[in-house]
Amino acid sequence: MSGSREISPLTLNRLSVYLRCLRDLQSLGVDRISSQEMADRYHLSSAQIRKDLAYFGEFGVRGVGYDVSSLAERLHALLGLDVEQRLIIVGMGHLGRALASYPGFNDGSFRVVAGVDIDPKKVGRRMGHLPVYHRDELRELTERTGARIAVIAVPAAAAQETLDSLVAAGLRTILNFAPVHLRASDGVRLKNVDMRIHLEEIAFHLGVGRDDLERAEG
Amino acid sequence: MSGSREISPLTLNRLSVYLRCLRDLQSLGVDRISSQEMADRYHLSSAQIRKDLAYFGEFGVRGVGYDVSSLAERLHALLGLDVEQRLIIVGMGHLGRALASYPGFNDGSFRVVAGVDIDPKKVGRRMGHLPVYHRDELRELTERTGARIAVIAVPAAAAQETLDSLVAAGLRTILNFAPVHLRASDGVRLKNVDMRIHLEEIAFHLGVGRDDLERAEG
DNA sequence: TCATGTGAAGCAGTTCACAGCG
DNA sequence: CGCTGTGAACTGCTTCACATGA
Repeated sequence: MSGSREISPLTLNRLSVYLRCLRDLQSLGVDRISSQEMADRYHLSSAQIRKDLAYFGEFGVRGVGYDVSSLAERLHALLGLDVEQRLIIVGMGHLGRALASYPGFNDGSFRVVAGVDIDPKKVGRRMGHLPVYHRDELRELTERTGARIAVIAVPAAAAQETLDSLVAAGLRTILNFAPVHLRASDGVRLKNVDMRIHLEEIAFHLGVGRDDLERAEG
Repeated sequence: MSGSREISPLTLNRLSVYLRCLRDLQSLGVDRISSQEMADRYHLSSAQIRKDLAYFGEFGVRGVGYDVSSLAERLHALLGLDVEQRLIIVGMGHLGRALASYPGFNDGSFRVVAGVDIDPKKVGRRMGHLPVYHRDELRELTERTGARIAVIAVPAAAAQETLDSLVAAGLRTILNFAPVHLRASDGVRLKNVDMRIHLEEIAFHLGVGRDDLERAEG
């Protein structure tokens, strides 16, 4: 069993969380930790930590716990973070520029190597150290930089044609921040990031208990 | 049973999705639809649509389906979207400005009414029609505008003190876009939005199958 | 008849509790 | 002894399949 069973996105995201906790522990100088103490510190579940980790191999030592640094390195590699992935961001408005300088997008595992836009006032310039190219240069840019991930940060109306250009340029792993739900064709891994839904989720509770909603069940 | 059982975030998010589908159907001129056809069009599950909707009351007509407009209005009200919620965005960098002009944050149900920063070059000005105030004015600003939701869009290092100021100013519903996991005190509804985790999730699959990872189980 | 609304079944993800090992 | 790794129990979400009712 070479770890080939399908891994759930929930587990995957928890592994990312564990890695961040371990990095924090490293910065605090902690070099050994039990699942219980980790759960207490970061409000997680100790049983779940053990199950998640054990799924990929025996990382811990019975009676002792986990070695912080070596577990961090294992997770780092497991998540594919030991190979730097280069990103291209399409759309150099505020959102594109925010993502271009977002720490998590430029940290050794990921690096934004180019911006793309169609506005002649932006193309050919540098925006916060990031060179900006025209969308027509995407294929050449992808090949030259070795980027394998693209981020869509254009207005909703331009998102579909942007996706088409990206796929045509050979990019197959795409994160869409435009406020429209795009559908991926076969062989393309696309994730739609919807920032509005977070707002609806927290705002919902502001309205719970309003009298005029109680009739909804009638 | 006045809809007072706890509703899961998953169901809540699906209701948002249904509402968008219905809005799309309205724009297409469709005025009646079955759960089956809706599932086919938008790649959802018909049984789940019926279950989710039936949980809040009998919205449909047996043998016929759902009335698009009236269902849309019901969901709109159920999600609390019929009362406009005013937002304050703290941090007027690219991210803050991107969110200030994000369509989903300014659409009749939500409206960004003010920006907040501590940079004297930004305070007192308008950035894309949005007036910018100093953090010290938060309490007065909150009371005057009636805003009940705040969005944190400051650098990670400033996020905790920003959260403290917001709570001190009486804001209890907060969306955090800073790349750090904040913990809410009692009575504060806080949601951390982590953009990096989406990147890790799609990038993980680029690394699956790499030879040097196969040993992880050993 | 046709599509909803809904118990029952099925499945996935989480927690429990302890055997096993350092 | 202490803590991991793990089967078993449990919880909650999704899907099935059909009785119900327009």
